[in-house]
Amino acid sequence: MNSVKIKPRAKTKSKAPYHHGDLRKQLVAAAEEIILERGVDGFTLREASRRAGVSPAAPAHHFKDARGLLSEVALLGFQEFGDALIAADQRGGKDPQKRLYEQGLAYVTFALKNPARFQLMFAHGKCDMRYKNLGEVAERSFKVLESAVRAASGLKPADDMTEDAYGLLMANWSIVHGFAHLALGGELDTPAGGRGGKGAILKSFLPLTLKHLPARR
Amino acid sequence: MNSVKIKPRAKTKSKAPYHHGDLRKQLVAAAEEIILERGVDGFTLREASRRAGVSPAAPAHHFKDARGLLSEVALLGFQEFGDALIAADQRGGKDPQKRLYEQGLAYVTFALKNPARFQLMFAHGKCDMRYKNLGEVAERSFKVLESAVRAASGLKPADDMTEDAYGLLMANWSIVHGFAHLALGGELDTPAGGRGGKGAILKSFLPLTLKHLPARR
DNA sequence: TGTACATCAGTGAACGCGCGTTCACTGATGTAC
DNA sequence: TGTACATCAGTGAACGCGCGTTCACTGATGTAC
Repeated sequence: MNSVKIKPRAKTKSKAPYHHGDLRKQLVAAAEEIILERGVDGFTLREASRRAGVSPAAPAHHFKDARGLLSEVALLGFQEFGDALIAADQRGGKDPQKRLYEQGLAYVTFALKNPARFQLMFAHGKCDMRYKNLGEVAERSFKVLESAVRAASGLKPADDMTEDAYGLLMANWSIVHGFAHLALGGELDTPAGGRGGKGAILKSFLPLTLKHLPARR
Repeated sequence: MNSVKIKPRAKTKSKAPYHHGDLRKQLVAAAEEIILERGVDGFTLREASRRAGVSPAAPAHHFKDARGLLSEVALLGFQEFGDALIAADQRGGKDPQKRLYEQGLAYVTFALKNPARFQLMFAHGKCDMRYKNLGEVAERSFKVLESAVRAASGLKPADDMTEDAYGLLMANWSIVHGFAHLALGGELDTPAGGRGGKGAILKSFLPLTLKHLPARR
């Protein structure tokens, strides 16, 4: 690969300290890389260590175990995901329809731009929901959707959800979640979008689909 | 477990022939059981052998390898799935809207009643699409949806798909696929449907959601 | 109806593999005085 | 500014595990004559 003689384990920085100095972050990055290439179940702690250029025992100083590392990845994912949804929701202004549309756009965009994180976030049993504040942070994303649906259904914050509001909530969630899954699974590549990849899907197929985002009946 | 003395490996039938006689079917059943309990990636050929009461080498006489067994499960799944979609489509009669609704109902119902198969059918890289006629059979299911969407968009069988028709296709597919995924992942259990399980989801949440099935704009 | 023999469908031991985690260790860093 | 020492963040060898698959084998079945 690299035939030039350089100090061993010299990464982006030219210094090659004995102490890695950045291992925690690199393990997280490696985990995402692996999940992307091999799927959530293709992840192994040893492979992550290998990619970080470190012995298999090293991660133990940063994460309790393999599950801990995955939980950290999911936590970062949900933080960014929630932030993106909140920003999108605000872009929607006062129009509930617009809020839902912007959220849908953000939902799928996040999934296609962070496929590894997204896959992990919705994979069951792979993370420890009691890791740090993972549970709360995950819940936060859901609340953003619920809030816009309440507005779209004319409900006040204190009101109970109505059956109609639930229907709208599930329909909106289902459509964006389903689209994300189908797109990530390559299911949308065949019909006409073979060229262009994920970019084409985001730019052309997604808007065509979100045109049909459920509105109140 | 079973302290009564019975002939070893006596299964449902009282006879205990040396030759299993039903191993192929039992391996398929065991595979579905395992996937259901542990997820697609929790499947192992050894565990399937164990559950069928047979040595780890026995399956080789019926399936080329582990992938072969999974492919068979997926094939059976897609056959039943396609049949269900076609029957639903016909129940819809001449009304394209009704056809899409019935298909959606059938899609999710299949997923919740055959969670293991469904998970496997849409898991990537787990099956060999060249196994028997798996590819064609899978394609058949897709065609049923496309056909109803064409009708809903006023297209003749020979016409090219329009952008609008693609939007409708993807939106319909996304919403039922997303609902199925969320329901199977337990994501719809928390809000209000904790009690009743999958049955309640099918009876109460699904119709509320399918009310919002995308129609032509 | 009997018999020889091919074929089918099992057994169980063995292989090599990669995994997560543990262990005693050690080099580098940071801190108290 | 130096020095003693605790702590941190690595190493690398080893553990036991379950896996898929292969192997030579054998018991049961089916078929030809």
